[in-house]
Amino acid sequence: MDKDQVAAVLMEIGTLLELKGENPFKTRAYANAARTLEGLDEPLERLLAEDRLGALKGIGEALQEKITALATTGRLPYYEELKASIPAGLVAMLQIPGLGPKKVKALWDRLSLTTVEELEAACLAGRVATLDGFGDKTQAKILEGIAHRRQYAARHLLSDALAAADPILEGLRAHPDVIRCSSAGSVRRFKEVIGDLDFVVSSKQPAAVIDFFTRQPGVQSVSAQGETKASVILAGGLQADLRVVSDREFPFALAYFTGSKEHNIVMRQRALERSLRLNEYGLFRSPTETRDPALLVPCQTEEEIFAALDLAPIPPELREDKGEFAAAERPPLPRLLEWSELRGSLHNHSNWSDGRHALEDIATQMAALGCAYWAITDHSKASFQANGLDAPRLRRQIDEIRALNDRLADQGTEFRLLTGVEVDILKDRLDLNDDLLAQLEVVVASLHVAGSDEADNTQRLIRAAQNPHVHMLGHLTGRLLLEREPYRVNVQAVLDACAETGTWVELNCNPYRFDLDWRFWPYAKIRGVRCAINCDAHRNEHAGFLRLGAGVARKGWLTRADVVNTLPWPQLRAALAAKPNGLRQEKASKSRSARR
DNA sequence: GCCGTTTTCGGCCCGACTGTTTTCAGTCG
Repeated sequence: MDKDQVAAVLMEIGTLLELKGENPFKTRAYANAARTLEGLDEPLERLLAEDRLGALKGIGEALQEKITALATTGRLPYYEELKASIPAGLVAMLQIPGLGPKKVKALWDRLSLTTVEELEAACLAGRVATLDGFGDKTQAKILEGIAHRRQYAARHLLSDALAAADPILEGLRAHPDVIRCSSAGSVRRFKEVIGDLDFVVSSKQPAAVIDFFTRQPGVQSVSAQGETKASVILAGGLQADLRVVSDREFPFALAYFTGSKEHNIVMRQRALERSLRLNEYGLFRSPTETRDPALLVPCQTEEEIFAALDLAPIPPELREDKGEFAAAERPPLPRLLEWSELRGSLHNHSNWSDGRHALEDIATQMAALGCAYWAITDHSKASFQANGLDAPRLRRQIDEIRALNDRLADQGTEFRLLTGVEVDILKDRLDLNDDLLAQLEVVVASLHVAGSDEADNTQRLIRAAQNPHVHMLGHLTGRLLLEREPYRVNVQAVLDACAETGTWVELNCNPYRFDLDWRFWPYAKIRGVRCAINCDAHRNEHAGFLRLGAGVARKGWLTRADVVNTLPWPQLRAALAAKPNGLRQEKASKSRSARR
């Protein structure tokens, strides 16, 4: 086993021990050791060979033995026995919000519940609410959590969908009988959560293409296979639909299957207003149902379809019937952001808190990727679970980053790491003092523990925006797609406060977040609130999230000018410096006018 | 389970929220 696999086993042991009611410090020791292994910047094998495992902080005699056994033999009897002694369903119960190890153990001990299904039945029978420490609200919350999980089971993250779609598209593109092909549907529109994959292909040999599609690697089952379309279920439960049309029909089918439904309704309506009929087979000079080629308005591309309906080309991301028609009637449409215009990310973590990589590794990697800068914004101390930094550690980190930047400059590298922090927004203050925040190049303020009161949550975010040293608010609503609903927040009120204070708002491009949601960005843009597209990277691989974030930003109508991390460093530096200076000047002028 | 110029036992452990309580346990990030 490599270090990641060993770490996963140690993490699971920690969870299982929690379910057994073990000493919390013991269970934490396993979690700590797992994190230490994950953060290693050399192979576990070498560490073992040189007998240096015990030198790692948090790994004593017992853990050394267990790690060695796992690394060398791939097995650990202690783990296997532990796993066998606890029903697997209990671990699944832990996924339900509000249920932790203590409550799950109580359900197991006192009601003998071992699966989510049994738990649901017990809740419906009212048996859970009768237990000490449980009540009606807890019981209702458990039922809600179970229903949520079920509802989400058929939905997938955009990132997973893209990862599944890319190889399929490549295969189709390379097929000799395929003339043109594209993904369609919500993936092409860059929706954050999708139901299934759609592909449109043009070909003179539909049967051959459909046969190829249903036999590709990764197909688990074929749910439909006809002369023009096929549906398959991929590993992971994702459904993929293929539609094969003639090349003449291709642009119409592509537009039709890209949608959205709402967008298509308006398109068809526009056709009718011009005595035309639009469907997936073409645009016809007849207001009644037809597929007659003699009546076809020939279009080689989607652009030509839009033109035939007196519209500028509408990028797929905007096809939601949320203002794209009004804009396309009065061209030009805004030139949307391109991901290659991003020059770095302003919210990222290192192994000083809960990130994986060391500062130097991050700098090397991001410079190699062609970034101009990369901010290190580790957690602050209140995020204890993430090994958040207190003031002395943060000061040390600032010194290290400065020294590292000096070395990079000596080597003639233009790239630089930026000093920063992701400071927790606590109930009535920020987790670090202003004088320390003032020393940082990038300050991201994030709410990690919100309450149930919307006004209170909103006020906390507004106060954070009003702090002269806070450059931007991180993942504003705290949602985790398919896992957790957003905090109750009046987003417009927070955006208004950001507009007034010159505070930026993050578009967190972790595929579980995409927060702030694309639906809010047009309002932010009208108010003049600028966007920072941030990876919130915890590993170097997460740099790839920038590409996803750019797609979501396009969906929010954002252009290069709306996004601060398209700026070269000198301009970004000036923009970062502008906030505290601007607010200080405003304060000074206010107090002057107050004196008058 | 780890750690130790408090050295072999006792401490390790932020801050906030919810719900079940009537002073706090459990959960979460």
